[in-house]
Amino acid sequence: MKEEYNFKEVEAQWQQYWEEEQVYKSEIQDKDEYYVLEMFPYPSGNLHMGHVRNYSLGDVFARFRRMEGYNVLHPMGWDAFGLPAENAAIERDIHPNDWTWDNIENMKEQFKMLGLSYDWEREVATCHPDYYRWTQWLFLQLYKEGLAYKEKSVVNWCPSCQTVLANEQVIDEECERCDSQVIDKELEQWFFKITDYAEQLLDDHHLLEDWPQRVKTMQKNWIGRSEGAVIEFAIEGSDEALEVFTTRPDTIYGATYMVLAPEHPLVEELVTGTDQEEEVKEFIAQIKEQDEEERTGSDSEKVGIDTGIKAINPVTEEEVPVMIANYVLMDYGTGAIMAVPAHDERDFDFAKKYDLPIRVVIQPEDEELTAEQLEEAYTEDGVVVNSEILNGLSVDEAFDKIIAYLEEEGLGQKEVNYKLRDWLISRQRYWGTPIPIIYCDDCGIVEVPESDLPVELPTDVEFTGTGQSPLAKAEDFIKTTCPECGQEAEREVDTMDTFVDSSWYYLRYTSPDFTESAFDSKRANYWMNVDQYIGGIEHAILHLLYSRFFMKFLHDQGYVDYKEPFGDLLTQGMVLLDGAKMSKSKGNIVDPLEILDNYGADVARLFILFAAPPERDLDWSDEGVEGAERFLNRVWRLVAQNIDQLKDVTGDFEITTDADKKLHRQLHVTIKDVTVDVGERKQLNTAISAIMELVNSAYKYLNDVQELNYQLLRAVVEKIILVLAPFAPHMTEELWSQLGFEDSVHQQSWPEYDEEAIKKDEITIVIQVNGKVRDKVEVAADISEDKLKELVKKQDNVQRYLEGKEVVKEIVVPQKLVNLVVK
RNA sequence: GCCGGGGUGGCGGAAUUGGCAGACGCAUCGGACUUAAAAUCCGAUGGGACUUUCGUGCCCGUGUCGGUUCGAGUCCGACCCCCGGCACCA
Repeated sequence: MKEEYNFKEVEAQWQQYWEEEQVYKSEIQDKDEYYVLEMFPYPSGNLHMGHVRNYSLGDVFARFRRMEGYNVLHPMGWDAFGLPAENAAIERDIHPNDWTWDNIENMKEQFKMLGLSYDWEREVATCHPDYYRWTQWLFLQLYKEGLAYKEKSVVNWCPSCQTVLANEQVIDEECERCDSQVIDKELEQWFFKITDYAEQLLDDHHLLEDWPQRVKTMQKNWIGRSEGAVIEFAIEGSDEALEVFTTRPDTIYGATYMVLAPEHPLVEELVTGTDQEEEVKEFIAQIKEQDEEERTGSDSEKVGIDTGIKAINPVTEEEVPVMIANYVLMDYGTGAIMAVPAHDERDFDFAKKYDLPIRVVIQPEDEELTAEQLEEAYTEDGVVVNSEILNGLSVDEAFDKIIAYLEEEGLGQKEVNYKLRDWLISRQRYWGTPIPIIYCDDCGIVEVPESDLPVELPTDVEFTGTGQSPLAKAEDFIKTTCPECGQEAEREVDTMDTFVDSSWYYLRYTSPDFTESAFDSKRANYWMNVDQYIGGIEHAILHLLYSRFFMKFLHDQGYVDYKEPFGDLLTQGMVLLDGAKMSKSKGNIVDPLEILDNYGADVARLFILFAAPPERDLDWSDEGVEGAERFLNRVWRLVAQNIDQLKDVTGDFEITTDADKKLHRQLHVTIKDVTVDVGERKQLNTAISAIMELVNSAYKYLNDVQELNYQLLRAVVEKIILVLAPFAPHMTEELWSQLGFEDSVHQQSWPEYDEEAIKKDEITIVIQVNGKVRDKVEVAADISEDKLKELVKKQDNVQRYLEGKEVVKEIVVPQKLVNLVVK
């Protein structure tokens, strides 16, 4: 055995072995399953450090659980539809299909070089007709249940990508992908009715105990549930009524005016023919010209206009003016509000500016508010005043009472509102899953029969780069016959948002060969849910919320038992260089292929797992990589330098000396630490440092001890190899075989630790005087408390502090510490 | 503004239940091996004062200020700073 480790040879050799022997193949067995999943990548063709981190993390968990005896499912695939393929087609004249499949082949090669333990027989690619056929099938299931619908609406349009974006894909009025300014456009679009699941998506967070709190919080904010009431305000001189949504019905007696959104549908009807008509229309036109940020940003100036119309406050029966203002949004609630300036900051600002009446209806306990003296809205709790039937009640009591009253009088009812909007899934792109819908002049919107799926993407299309989707011009694709009446009809030319593809892939992995449906319920119920899901925090809302929605829908349809797709979620931090996100445009990239070439996969994996805990951002460090290399070489030499003696060992070890005992104890401490760190705490950095300590101890033993106990040493070396195996799969495999074993190290059982071996006979007791450490003493672990108290007082350094003082209290923490309190 | 996470040596980071702060690694310094270098191995490394006592000794130290406690990086209160999310959502 050579003293120098040749990673190139060893890594290639074992990768080939794993593939040939199908070491990571998974099938249903009569034992506990464990599903480890990393978010599948877009096949850009370039492996980057984020991938290395994500997939190394997942691989450690998969290998660890396998050794623990679980039947592990660890699949990989490709989120293969999307815009970059089309751009490549335009820029480089390569068909998106060819470009994508070339990239997949490339990246798969690179993934294999990392030594990742995937069952490649389960590979899926969302752009393959065998996959998107079932994406289309899922669309049809949603359509049948009324959860997919088409509607004309104002949408976010990215002029550069020439497509519609979901609300979630718009960041600060800009396209999340290309940063172009997003504009409004009115189009007929397909939506998924995710709002039907708003309540469940929120409620079921309680099932997700192992999710990071911040992900749940982000989703909660996004769903934006608020409880309140819808209340009707009659309009003076009209049969129409205005409905408002409010979360503070308890303040209704303080509602001194109303505000409508400029787009409110009743505005036009109500002002037409009045004196204010022209003024109001001009104002609305002005507002519409403002961009979104200017108009609705939280620090935008509030502007409005009096319509001259009067409404009737349903409880006070007073006339109140109806205003139009930019601070009321049409797409939330009813697009109209009752304004309570005394108790709402926005209404207060607006009322001050336009000199509208203010009436205090909530009084705090400790001071007396008056409308004249009020300098800001009072939004806290208090006692209701000036409110007839509500007077004297608390805010909570008034809330319930007024709703009951309004419901009785037929003036309103309790209602829950959400910020969550339906999911717009239409994209005016070519490289995506075609929406399986046909338009017939007579029959209208007709679904493609399930037996006709997949609606295949035509390959013979033109990429002009003019922006219009190539599908919209593919005559052969568009022209079809109506499945219902047989006459000429046209296909839908939009494709689906790629988030639809990725909302169910985790189910497809459980039965990728299934031809009767999207997945085999029997197999899905065996493997699901995903026990450990790992990916970037950037998917906290979009992908994770959509996947949860799909899972719930499929659950409700009886296709799968679970309600939630992902049990435990680990959101890994970014890989940075000099504190900044690696990016091509900035030129601060560390190429994983270079690292693989110079150091090998085991070093790359070990460094990236050791440098920071999984959830935190990680700064790349060349020196750190060398440290990882140094450590692995140290492990290698530990075996190589002693291979002859280690190989010849027979029989079990016996512990005779103190040095033996110490090493043996360290061995069990390490096994325990690694087991807990990987299995429970998911802190792989500390798991690795525990292994490093054991290796250091083994070296110390070799250096310090004359009569080496090779039986013990062999046991230690074996265990080092086993616990290191999930992290450095290639080197450990080679070392395992060098020790004479014939089976793969990755098919061994995870070593067990013995609590008895961890116990010490002699323990160090820390002695404090008045809470400060003054001495330490070695004592037998089973020493009595009285003896210990006596002993600590005899220590030289302790005596110095006791001299001339009186011990007033003695605190003994068993096995750890004695604190003497003196005066 | 609201919500969430965080602030520990020169650096990345440990400290599991309130009980030795700084594990492990990097960097640096010293030593061994070598003709030399690399590699490797051994040792030192939070700050400070003390020099007739160089220590198994002393003082300070986990963003700031205060509190609880025999004892606080850890718990409580107030504040400062950094990162992320949301932001006129009635």
